[in-house]
Amino acid sequence: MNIQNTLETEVKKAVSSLFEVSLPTVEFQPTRKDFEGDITVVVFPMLRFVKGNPVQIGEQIGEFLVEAVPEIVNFNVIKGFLNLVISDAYYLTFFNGIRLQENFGYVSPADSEAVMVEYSSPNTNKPLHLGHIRNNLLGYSVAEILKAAGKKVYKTQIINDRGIHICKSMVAWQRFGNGETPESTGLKGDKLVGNYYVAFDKKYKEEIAKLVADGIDVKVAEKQAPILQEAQAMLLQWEAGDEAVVALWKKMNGWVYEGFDVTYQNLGVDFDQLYYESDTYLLGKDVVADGLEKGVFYKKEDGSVWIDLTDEGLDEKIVLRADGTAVYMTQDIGTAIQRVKDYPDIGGMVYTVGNEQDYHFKVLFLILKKLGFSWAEKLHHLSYGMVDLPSGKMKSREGTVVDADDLMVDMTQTAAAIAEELGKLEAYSETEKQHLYKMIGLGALKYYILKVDPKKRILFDPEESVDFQGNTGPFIQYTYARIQSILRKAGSLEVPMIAADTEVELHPKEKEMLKQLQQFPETVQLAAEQYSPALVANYTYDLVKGFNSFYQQVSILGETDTPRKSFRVQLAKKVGDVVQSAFHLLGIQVPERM
RNA sequence: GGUGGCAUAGCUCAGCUGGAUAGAGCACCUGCCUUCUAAGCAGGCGGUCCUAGGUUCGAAUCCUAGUGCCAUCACCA
Repeated sequence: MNIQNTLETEVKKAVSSLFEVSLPTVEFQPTRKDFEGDITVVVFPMLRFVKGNPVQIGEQIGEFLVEAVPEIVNFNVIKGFLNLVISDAYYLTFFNGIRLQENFGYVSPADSEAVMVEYSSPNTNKPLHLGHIRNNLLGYSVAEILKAAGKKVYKTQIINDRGIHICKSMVAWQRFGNGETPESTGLKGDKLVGNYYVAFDKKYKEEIAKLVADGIDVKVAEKQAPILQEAQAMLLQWEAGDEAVVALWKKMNGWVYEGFDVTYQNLGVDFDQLYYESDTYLLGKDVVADGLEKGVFYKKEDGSVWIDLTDEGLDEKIVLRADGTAVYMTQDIGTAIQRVKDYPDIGGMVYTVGNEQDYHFKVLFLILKKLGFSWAEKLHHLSYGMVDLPSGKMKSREGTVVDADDLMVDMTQTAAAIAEELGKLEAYSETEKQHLYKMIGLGALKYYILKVDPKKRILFDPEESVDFQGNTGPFIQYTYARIQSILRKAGSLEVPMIAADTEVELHPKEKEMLKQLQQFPETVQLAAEQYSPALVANYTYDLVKGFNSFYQQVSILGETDTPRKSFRVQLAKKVGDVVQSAFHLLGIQVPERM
């Protein structure tokens, strides 16, 4: 299907018949804009096998190819670069092949093996913030990309719903809450609970200060502060199943979930299955016992269980405490195994977690491999960089966070302000407008975050906000809307939708668009292999930029030749389809007008 | 200190398995709306690809050393 594959064998044939040597590989690259041609064969690497002047070699191969391959109509050689001109008929035939294809670029038959993608995984003591947004967008998008690449995908998260952090909010609410509820205050549940988490910290700091003033050492004071001890006592009661504590825990977590649901819905992400740490935190202990027998782990004198990873260049890592209780690692081992029990078709998993946990996941994956699970070979930590503010790192306890809900509202308002200034949407009703503003605002935000390579850190400046011009989500959405406008007009003009005549000569811009369309399927595959939505984002930008240039130079509906007009309309439609498909992979919607 | 990541235009980022004169956007400056949506197009300005070595026909890309920033190295999660 891909012309490069056929060209590779043809070039090898050419070289073997001309010089009587067989080449292991042929190097191709798209021809640079400043030269004539479409695909370039790099001659230099052949010099190891074929002695001689690269220009002459290139000339000879070029002549041979023009004779032998109907798709190659011309060539030129500059230095060691053999530029091949591919026939317009080839590109037009390609277009006719995809013209009516639904979901071009997606692989339809799902793999028999499934992939579980974990993302979000918040604590239930505070609202989601900008860091979670990056996590959610990445996880969701990678899940969609894997689906498009033919995988079956389960989206999941593990909710950290137990532990000292949630007890802190509970204690504070009991002490200072006066029975406040989301209903009584009108606050989102996660916000309400988050406020008490902050209230706890404030009180805790006061108590420490008081103790220190009484002459107690800071370190000791941090442990002796009454409110902290109260929280710790509550955790023990929770673990013992104390009814009142469990009831409070359920109530407050319920508020948080209601709040999270709103945020997730606004963000446009979802999950197929939820795991709760309160269910899974005891898992993994029996696996540790198993591993002890197999000799993967060993026991120290105090009874704690460890794994020695020094031969892997890592160190020793504890997997079970001396008192027999689980550590984080124990849980993660247990949870992974549980997931495969729940979904036996799982062949691999993706964990979307910040890069500060690189080491943890390296160890986790190694342990699971050593325990001999087949799926352990296909675990991937989708590690991403932090989102920094100009003021530095976000810290929830110090209030230097960008709240997820607030940010989405801000973006929507900015979109509204710009749209109103441009004044293009008078025909729309208020609800339609609001829907559109949200689509554009979120498009800007999502694209802004996803276009950056996941492993790089992002600097987010709320003052400068996110752009709506240039390499941005709205720019791409705008192009889509423009295309839809053309299609509406084409519909009312009754432009026929017929197959393209492969004998016509293409306008350079038309050819450019066809080349770019051809790259979409491989881009999706590459993005799946590399777990990188950024590749999809950057591809879409290039595509749209190319289309805008085409749009500017070539009249679509003004074309007088009907078959040609039909071709251009359908070409525009296909570009629009690909934009929509690509943006779908990023979780971004596209508007009919804007 | 050990380990890992990052470093490209004033700012935010691309640059695929090494290839031709390192590309976009923002900002700044010029043109283009009586013709398919100007959230657009065309052009200009702007570079020690962190530094120094190495590998080779060729290095932003690979290797080594160094510098800077970040993370991590808990019987915390």
